[in-house]
Amino acid sequence: MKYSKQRELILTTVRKNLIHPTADQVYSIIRKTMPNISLGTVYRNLNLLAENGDIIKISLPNQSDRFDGTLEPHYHMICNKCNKVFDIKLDNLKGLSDDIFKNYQFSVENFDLIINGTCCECKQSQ
Amino acid sequence: MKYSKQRELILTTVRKNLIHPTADQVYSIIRKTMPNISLGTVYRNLNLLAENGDIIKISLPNQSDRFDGTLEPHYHMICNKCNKVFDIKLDNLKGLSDDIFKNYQFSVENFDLIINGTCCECKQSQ
DNA sequence: AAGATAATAGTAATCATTACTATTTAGTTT
DNA sequence: AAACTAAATAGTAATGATTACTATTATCTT
Repeated sequence: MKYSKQRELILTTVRKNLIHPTADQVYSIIRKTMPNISLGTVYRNLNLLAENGDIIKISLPNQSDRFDGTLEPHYHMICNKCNKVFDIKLDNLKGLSDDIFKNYQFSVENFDLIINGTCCECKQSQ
Repeated sequence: MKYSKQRELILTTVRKNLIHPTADQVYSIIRKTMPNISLGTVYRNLNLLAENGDIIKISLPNQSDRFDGTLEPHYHMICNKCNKVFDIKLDNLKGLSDDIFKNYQFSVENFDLIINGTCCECKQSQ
């Protein structure tokens, strides 16, 4: 894997911008300092970095994927008013994989919990 | 809401076929008995029926949506080998919404748990 | 410095889903 | 039962996110 300025910028952009940006948002941000970066390059590297474990890819139903530079295990809430994504830590799910194996003989590789609702701020401004 | 033969067929198809079919699969099945039904009609009615609570729409990351005629609350596991979707009942998640509200002041509307792994059958045939 | 190969920019293609529109159908009114 | 109205359909076009393709450029190695 060869170094590229583009990949480095993509990584630091996801790490710095805590908004859980989409590929398109990363593209917009980077274009300010590197105007002719290609959207395909952004997609390719975001996926590469996610496979590499340098960032996390958040797949949301019927929305663009988002990317997260926070690596500690956590889940995500998405506000259905402002569409922002929030990090959330939960202990409830410990042992879930084992329970499922016991009851269903299904080997859990990973699971995704996407929580939908209204965030604190949006609730107050209603 | 007016009756249509198409909508009725779409509903019974999802109820009968327990494979959690995609819109395209529903379309293929129905075309055998109603050859000139339109794919748009299938999509429109699947969404209508889901909004109506007659069926459940399962949104999976980077895959076509699936539809489920089983209405009792449950979650879904998807096998990364055969791509089949399985129903699963879990008690672990009771109280999750309240916990989240307590810790994050986020009003949970709904949450989706998508479990990824290898199903019993695929594991044995490896 | 030259050669090999990975990465890029820019564009085209893909795929699931939705939008659009003229026509048909269901349900209602006379 | 014919006429009317509004919802639903078939068929096609459009959308939007993402991936594929290809000629060119950049990185790394000898």
